[in-house]
Amino acid sequence: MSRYLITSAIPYVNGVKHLGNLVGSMLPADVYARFRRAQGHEVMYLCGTDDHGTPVEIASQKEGTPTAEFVKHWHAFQANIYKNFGLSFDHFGSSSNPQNHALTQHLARKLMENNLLEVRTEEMLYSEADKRFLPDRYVEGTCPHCAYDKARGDQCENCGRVLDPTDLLTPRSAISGSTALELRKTSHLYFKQSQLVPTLQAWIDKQTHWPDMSRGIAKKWLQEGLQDRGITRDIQWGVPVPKDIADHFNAPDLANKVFYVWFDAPIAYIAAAEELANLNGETPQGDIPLSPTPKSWWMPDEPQLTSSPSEPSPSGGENGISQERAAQRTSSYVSSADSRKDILHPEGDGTSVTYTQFMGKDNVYFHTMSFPATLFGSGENWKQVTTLKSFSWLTYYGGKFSTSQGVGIFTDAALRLNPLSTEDSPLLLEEGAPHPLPNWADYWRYYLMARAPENDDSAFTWEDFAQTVNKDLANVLGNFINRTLQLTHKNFGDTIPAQPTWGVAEEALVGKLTTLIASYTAHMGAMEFRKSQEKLREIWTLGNEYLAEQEPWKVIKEDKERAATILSVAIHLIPLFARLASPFIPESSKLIAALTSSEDKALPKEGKIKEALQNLQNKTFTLPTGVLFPQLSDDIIARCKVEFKAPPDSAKSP
RNA sequence: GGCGCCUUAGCUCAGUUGGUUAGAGCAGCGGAAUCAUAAUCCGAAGGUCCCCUGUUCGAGUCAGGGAGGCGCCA
Repeated sequence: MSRYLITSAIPYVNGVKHLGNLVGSMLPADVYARFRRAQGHEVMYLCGTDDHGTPVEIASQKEGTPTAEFVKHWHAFQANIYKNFGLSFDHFGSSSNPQNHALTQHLARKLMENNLLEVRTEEMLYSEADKRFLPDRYVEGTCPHCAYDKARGDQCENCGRVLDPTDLLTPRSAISGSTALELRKTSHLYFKQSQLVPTLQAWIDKQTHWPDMSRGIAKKWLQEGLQDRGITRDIQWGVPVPKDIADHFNAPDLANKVFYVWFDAPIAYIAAAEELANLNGETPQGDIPLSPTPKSWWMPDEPQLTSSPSEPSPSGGENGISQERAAQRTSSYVSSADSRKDILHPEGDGTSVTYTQFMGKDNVYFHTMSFPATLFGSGENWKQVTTLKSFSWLTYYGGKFSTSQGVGIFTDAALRLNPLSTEDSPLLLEEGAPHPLPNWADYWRYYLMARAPENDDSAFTWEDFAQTVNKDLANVLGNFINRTLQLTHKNFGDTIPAQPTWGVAEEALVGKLTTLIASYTAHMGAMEFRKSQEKLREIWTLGNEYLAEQEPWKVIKEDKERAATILSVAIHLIPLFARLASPFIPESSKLIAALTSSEDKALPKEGKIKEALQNLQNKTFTLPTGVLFPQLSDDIIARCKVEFKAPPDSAKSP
């Protein structure tokens, strides 16, 4: 048994996320967490909302809601959506909670003690009317490039260029509209990341098992040289810079500032574990604000600079290039279909932790450079990421999903979509209304994972969605279950028959299953989700293939014992299929497993497949009530395309 | 403008230190079957591997140049 720490990039708390956000981090992380749990490993899967920063402060002020209340509302709203998608967080935290404040301040102090912080004085716009400095988006004005008159201090939405507040022509306060702005000197904390470059370089060099995308981005940053970064901001909403740090630098104005949102956000992963521990009654001990259980995950007793998964050192390989190639070869060998090994932890020792992060590629910098720099810089033995799984973008018919322009599908609307709706009933259910399909979220989970942008951008289309779930879930899996149970019910009642004629065909089936399940497991372990899902489909097809070859509906007419054996074996496949599919379609798997008398939830172990096809004899089964996976009709898809504004010229439908 | 990733069948994607005839699923086509949700199973067909040049006995794979897409940085 191994210990798997898993985090998915924390979504910004402001509003509702779209499907692209879900498939790029939280959903694959959940699939992986469920897989590791099903293997019997110990898992800590953490996520939360990223609560701080200027956008939230502005949005709440515009709405006239206290920022903390605003954040609470959206945190709960998002948490509920993710729960309904079946995301199995061990805890879904909040970066604005006290636990994160304490940890962020603790780490900042450590950086200070290690002489990795410095104060720089810079000139910023100060608003007399608002009595405050105006960072980033608090300033609006005319873009110097395109003359757009509502450009923000961080970026011009019209021409897309990145700006500095002082670049704006005729700047004004976004709060009061006042143009009485002046440049004033103010102090900010800088994190001297550049001093940690050798440490980061040494660490990154060992991470040959990271996916190309993650490693490429990290290497590029190191090559270009890591800039020191300002880690404080002039807003009220955030983790306050503690007075002792302000005093240490003899810069009293620092005490009015907060840490930059990207400094405290990744620390919220750790804080989420602490929140959970506190809910369980644990409290911190010692000078680190961390209770014993989270400490066992985040500060396991192991050196971080040498903790990359051990790979057999390749023969030869004196220079860097050949070593790298050899390592790539090793890793692709291990992830190949033949492999029985799991590179990420061949033999768990029960104490060491494998830490996997999931994120969109835009977040890789923060997870490979700035967050590790914070942890290394503390001088404490914090757990560093073992491997990163980063994702490209899901597109909507090849175009961008856009929150601001409302393009694409938002997570709440996806869940409220009613695929059974007719012309007289609304396509979208009311908020909070129960869904007529208990496993509706699994349609999304299954399809999104089938199209997870693991290498390149991947396109969502309604036609593809319908085609995929109709074929795989409704026809191949759902219909297999139904036809098997119906035929058995008609001939043998509700008892799973015994298997008096178990023979060659069954042994062959066991052989095929064993091979495919090993391949499925290897791909899952390597986080190759599309490939593992392909294997899952092949496994399901084995069921239909077995029936097609054995033809129990014919055999029943002359040899009842043989027909009983065939149908019994086929019924045994049902809970096996459900267990294997459970990381992808957890709710459906529960429903399916409940049809037979199977209680085993763990993934079948290699060498135990035969047993899994025999151990339910003479137990009872029930027929599904209704259709497990109703198909998505052409009509529903046509209505979805209208409702969700699919591009009109994309109508090249199958 | 700099850098990174990407471009393979109608669609979505695999292609593991360069090595026979470039693979899979879906769609389409043909067949089998009729237990089942008209659901399944099998088969054949389908490609100028974005373009050009080079290295090599041999290039989808390596090098250089170009086109297009995405992203990060400036």
